[in-house]
Amino acid sequence: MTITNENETPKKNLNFIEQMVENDLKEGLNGGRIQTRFPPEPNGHLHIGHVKAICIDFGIAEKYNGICNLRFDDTNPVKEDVEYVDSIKSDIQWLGFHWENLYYASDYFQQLYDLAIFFIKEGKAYVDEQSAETIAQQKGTPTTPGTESPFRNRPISESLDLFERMNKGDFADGSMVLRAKIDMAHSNMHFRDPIIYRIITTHPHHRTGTKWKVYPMYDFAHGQSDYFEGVTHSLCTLEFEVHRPLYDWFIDQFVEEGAYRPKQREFNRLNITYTVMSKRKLLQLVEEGLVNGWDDPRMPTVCGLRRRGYTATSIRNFIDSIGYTKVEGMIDVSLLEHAIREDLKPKADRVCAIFDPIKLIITNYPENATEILITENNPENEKSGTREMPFGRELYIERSDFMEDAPKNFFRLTPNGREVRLKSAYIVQCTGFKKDADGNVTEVYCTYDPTTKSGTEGGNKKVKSTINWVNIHSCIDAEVRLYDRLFSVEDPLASEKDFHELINPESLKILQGCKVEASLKDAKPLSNFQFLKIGYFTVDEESTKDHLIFNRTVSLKDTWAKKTE
RNA sequence: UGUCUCAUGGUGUAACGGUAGCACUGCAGAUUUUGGUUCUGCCUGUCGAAGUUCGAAUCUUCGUGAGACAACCA
Repeated sequence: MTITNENETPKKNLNFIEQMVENDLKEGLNGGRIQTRFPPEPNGHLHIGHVKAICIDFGIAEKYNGICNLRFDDTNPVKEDVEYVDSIKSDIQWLGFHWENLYYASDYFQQLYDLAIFFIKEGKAYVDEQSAETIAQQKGTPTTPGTESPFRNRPISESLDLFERMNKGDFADGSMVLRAKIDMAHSNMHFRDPIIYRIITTHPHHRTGTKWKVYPMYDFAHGQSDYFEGVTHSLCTLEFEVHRPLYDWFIDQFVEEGAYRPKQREFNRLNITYTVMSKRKLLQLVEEGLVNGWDDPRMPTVCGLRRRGYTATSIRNFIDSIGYTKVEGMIDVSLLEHAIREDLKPKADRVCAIFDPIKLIITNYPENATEILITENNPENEKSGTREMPFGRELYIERSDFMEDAPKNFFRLTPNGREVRLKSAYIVQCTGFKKDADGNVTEVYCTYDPTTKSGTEGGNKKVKSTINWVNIHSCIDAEVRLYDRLFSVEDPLASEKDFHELINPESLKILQGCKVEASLKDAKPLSNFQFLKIGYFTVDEESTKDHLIFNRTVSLKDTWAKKTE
């Protein structure tokens, strides 16, 4: 998207990947063509770690006038499912990215098979009939060399015949594999005759059905697919760094020097405090019912974040702010929270919600009278306009906005008669309160000053605090789900304790009987609001007209709460 | 007793041999019809040791520390 203009000041602060791409461009690599791919395996839902990869894959293509394809890495039918294909596609679109072409590694099964045959004919691959355990044992360790398989030097014709019969279904799963013939003593474990094809007959493939009985392994499929497709820059996370030499080796075997070839480079994966990012752990959370599904708003999945109220923009801004390096670190979740607050600040209308209602009666206000007051939707955004709020003698206010015995620095309602403003309404003074038999305050009484109406000259009077209210007759009930960080420790994976003990017991608190202003009656799912003084909230997907449900996206910063801790 | 990779405030990230900057967090104060926002200020950093150089976060060497790699997963 960037247009290069000689008059423009040179771009600065490129990340190391952009620097590499610009350098490749300058050197005319691959004729100046830029092509990337986002290669998810359809075995789980996308999480925010994937978004980091998506942003660089699609971002590089966009920035350097290239293309980015979506390619499902569907080489293992045992684990994969169409369910995930659909959700991955829609998540990418929701994030605002567009792939040039939609491919599947399974599109290349024939080419990959033919290539395997080529490797066998070249004497660079052989069929091994040993068990998985034996092969693993012979692999050696990172510090000791492996030993060669007795099948390593069998005749090419024999391997060829066996491999073809493997694919006809003549042999059971696990009975034999095709291995590349490289070096069992290599210091890089991945070069110790890696398995490149295995037999899978027990699970039909979600796209090719039972056509194939052998499936390529990642190392043989990924780089070759990149090559078939014309990928120039194959970007992935750091754990694939040790695979890169093998990625290059395979391509060396059938591509001439100097010809086009894809290039793999690795960046740091995303870790965020108080959550986990591995698909295995996320799956465990779902399967054990520790959360309510992949889209539980506590999950770092794209669907979970969306349901939590995170916008695509905020997630992309967050990713943009953390950058790409080779340093494996841990991002403070407050950075993510900052991104959503920043995005919602001008977008989310301010509304009143009372979580723990207590009745406030304005004793000098006429009974049965109703008055329509005007309030701004968002002081941070003039274009957001105003709305009407019905005011009356009986209101609900937040229980915590009244204190019988208040410290000096408590600015809200107290029986001492401090003046307090009701948001967009009048200034009131507490005159008394009522308690039930258990000593709980049930009603608070106050008088109002009719000359202090907001928007009038008398309304300019300064008071120390403004509190929220809803009209007792027009407000509506709502359920509020207060979400917080899923884990109570910064790095759950690093803890010695059992995974289950690390879950934050307060990661979800459900509040019933909350009172929200009537304007929220028709709020649409996934729309964002700021509940004044409380936080940003979104309407849950399960919310209905008769049963409103709001999810807390993130709280507002609260220096008062900090002081009182 | 392997190979590869990495090392800048609490966290993340810049500085590409020439003044260590930015964001987040935290702490103060000002403003505020949100104890929010905004504004101002403050705290805190080049892993260590040699070397090259007029000059090193940057280049070299040696340490130290951290991570990845031994799935018929990707």
